[in-house]
Amino acid sequence: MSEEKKSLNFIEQIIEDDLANGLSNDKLRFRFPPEPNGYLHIGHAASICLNFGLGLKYNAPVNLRFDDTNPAKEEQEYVDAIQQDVQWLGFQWDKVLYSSDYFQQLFDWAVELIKEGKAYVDDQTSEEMAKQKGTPTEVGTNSPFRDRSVEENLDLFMRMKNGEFDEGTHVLRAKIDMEHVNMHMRDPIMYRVLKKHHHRTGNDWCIYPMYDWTHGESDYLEQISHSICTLEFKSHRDLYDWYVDQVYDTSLLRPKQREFARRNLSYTVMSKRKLLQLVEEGVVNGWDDPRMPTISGLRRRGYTPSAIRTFSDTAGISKRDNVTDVALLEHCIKDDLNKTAPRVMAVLDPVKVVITNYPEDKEEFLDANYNDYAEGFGSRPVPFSREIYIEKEDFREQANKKFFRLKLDKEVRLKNAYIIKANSCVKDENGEVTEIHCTYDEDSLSGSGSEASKRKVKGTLHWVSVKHAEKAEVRVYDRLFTDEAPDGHKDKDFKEFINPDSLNVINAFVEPSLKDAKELDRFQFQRLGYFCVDKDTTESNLVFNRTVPLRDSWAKMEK
RNA sequence: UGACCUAUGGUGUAAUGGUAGCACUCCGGUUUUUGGUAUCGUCAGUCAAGGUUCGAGUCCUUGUAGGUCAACCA
Repeated sequence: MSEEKKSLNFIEQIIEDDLANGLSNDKLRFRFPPEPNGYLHIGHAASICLNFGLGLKYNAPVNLRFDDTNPAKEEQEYVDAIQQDVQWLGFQWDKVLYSSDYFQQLFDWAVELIKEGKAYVDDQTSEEMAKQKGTPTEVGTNSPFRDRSVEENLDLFMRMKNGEFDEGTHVLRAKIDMEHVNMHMRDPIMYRVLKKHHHRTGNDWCIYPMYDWTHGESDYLEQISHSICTLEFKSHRDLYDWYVDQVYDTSLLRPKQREFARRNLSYTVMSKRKLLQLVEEGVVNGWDDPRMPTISGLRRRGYTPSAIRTFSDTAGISKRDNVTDVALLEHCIKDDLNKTAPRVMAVLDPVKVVITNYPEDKEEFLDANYNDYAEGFGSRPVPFSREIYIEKEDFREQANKKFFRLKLDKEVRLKNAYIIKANSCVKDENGEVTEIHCTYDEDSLSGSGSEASKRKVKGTLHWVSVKHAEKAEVRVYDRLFTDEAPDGHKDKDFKEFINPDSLNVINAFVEPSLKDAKELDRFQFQRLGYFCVDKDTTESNLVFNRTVPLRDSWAKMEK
C-alpha cells in the first residue's frame, strides 16, 4: 500500500506551524459558530466540514456555538434546524454552547473596561455617529461624549442595563482610535439597547453585546485555539485581537482568528438574506424546498451526507473568490448513489405497448436484480403482462442506425424481460403515437440461459406493466437560476435570473415494488436518474423527487 | 484616490526555490442486457513587466485586474 501524501490546506498549514512552534496538540480546539437566524446551506457545509474535519484530524473537540446576540432576528426554530443539519452531516460536537451563555461575563468585563477608561457611553443617534466615523479614506472625529468621567459612564451603563433608556438612545463604545486606518477600530459599539425577548435569556437583558465584542471573548472563554471564519471578517481581526487583549490572562490560550473564502456554487445564491427572500416571496416552497442550496433542501432532494462531505473535501479551501461548478456537487451525489442505490423501473412519459402474441390474461413475475453489477443488493419480482408502458421518446417509427431504441420492424430488449419487435403503431388525429403493437420472442427471457436470451440486441428499454403499475407523482427539478452567478451582476437583481421551469411535476408509472417505499428512500430509476421519496408522500399519493439525472450522452448527440 | 486580501487550464484546487499535478466539465476510443457505470485517451494553465538566483508559479519591485472595509447585523 503506497501512502498517498495529501497536501495540507492553508489552515492546516497554520496549525502545523503552531504545533511546530510549541503549541501542544491537546490545546487544539475549534468551533462552528452559526447565527440562528436562518437555515444552513452548502456554503456553511464547507465551514462545518473544515472545523469538524480539523477536530477529527487532530482529535480535538469542536463546539457548536450559536452566535445569538441579536434577539431581533434569532429564533429557536433555527437553533433546532441547525443542530439537526450538523448531525445529519455526520458530525459530533463536543458541546452545544451559546454566546448568550456569556452575557453576564461580557457585561462584567465591559464594566472593567469602563473603569479602565477604555469604554464610554455615547448618547448620539446612529446618524450622528455615522458622520463622525469618517470613511475608508478619511479619518473620523471624536464623539462629544468620549471624555465622560468613569463615574458618569458607569452610572449611564447601569441605567442602560436597567432599562431606563429607550432603544437607539445610548450605546456603549470602546475607546480606541477614531483616526485608525481600520474603520472597525474607530470606537466600535459594544452594547446597544434592545428591548426584545431573547430565545434563551428571555427578558433578563435589555442591552445586548455586538458581534465583535462577543466573538473573540467567547472563543477565549471556550479556549478555542483557531477561530476560523470567512474572508469578510479579515478587517475585524484587529478588533478581535484588541478585545481579547483586554481580558487575556497569559496563563491561558489566546485564540487566533483566521479567514478563508466562502464557497459559492454556480447557478444559485448563497446569502441567507437572499434565500430568505426566495422563501418569503414564495419563489420556493420553504427552506427545505429541494431546489434550495440549503442542507435541508439538499437532504430532501436526495443528497447524502457523504456526498456533501466529499464535495467539500474535493472543492477544498483557499483565500480567493470562487464559484464552484455545481457539476462537481452533482458528480459527488451520482458517484455515491451509483454505488448505493437499488435500480428499479419507472416510466415518466408513457406510451402503451401491446404485445400481440402474449396471452391476454397471462402475467408473470420476473426476477429482477436491484443491481446487476454489484453484490448484496438482492432482487425483487417484477410483473410482466401483455400491455406495458415505455417512454415515448424510446419509440420512433423510423430512425437511422444511431437510434438503437424501438422502431418499426426492429428489436429491442426489455430490461429483465423479453426481446420485442415493433410491428405497427396507432396514432391519434394529431399524428401522436398512442399505441405500439409488438411481438415478443418467448425464448428470449433475460437470464434464462437460452440461445435466444443471449442474442445481442443493441437497445435495452425500461418498462412497467400497465395493469400492475403504481401511479406516482414525480417532481423533476432543474437549476433555480438560469445564470451562473445570479448575484454577480451589479446592474441586475438576482431574481431576474429565476428559472421559470425549475420544477416540473409529472404523473408517472412506477413498478409495484415501490408502493411501500419510505421517505428519503433512494433509487435509481433505470436509465433516467436518481430519485428519492418525498415527505409529501401519503397512503394514496406516492411522491418522488428527482435528485439528479443520469448522464445522457444520447441527448447530447441529438443536439 | 486609503488600508488590507487575492491572482495557476472553462471550473475548483496542489506544487512549502528544483519535472506545473489532481478532480470536475468538455471532446474522443473501449466495454456494457442502463446511450448509465467502469476504463483509456485528447484539448487546455502560472495576470504583466522588470529584478534576485545555477534554477522562480513560489522571493523582491512596479504595474494590472478582482474582492473586502464607513449596520445600534453576524
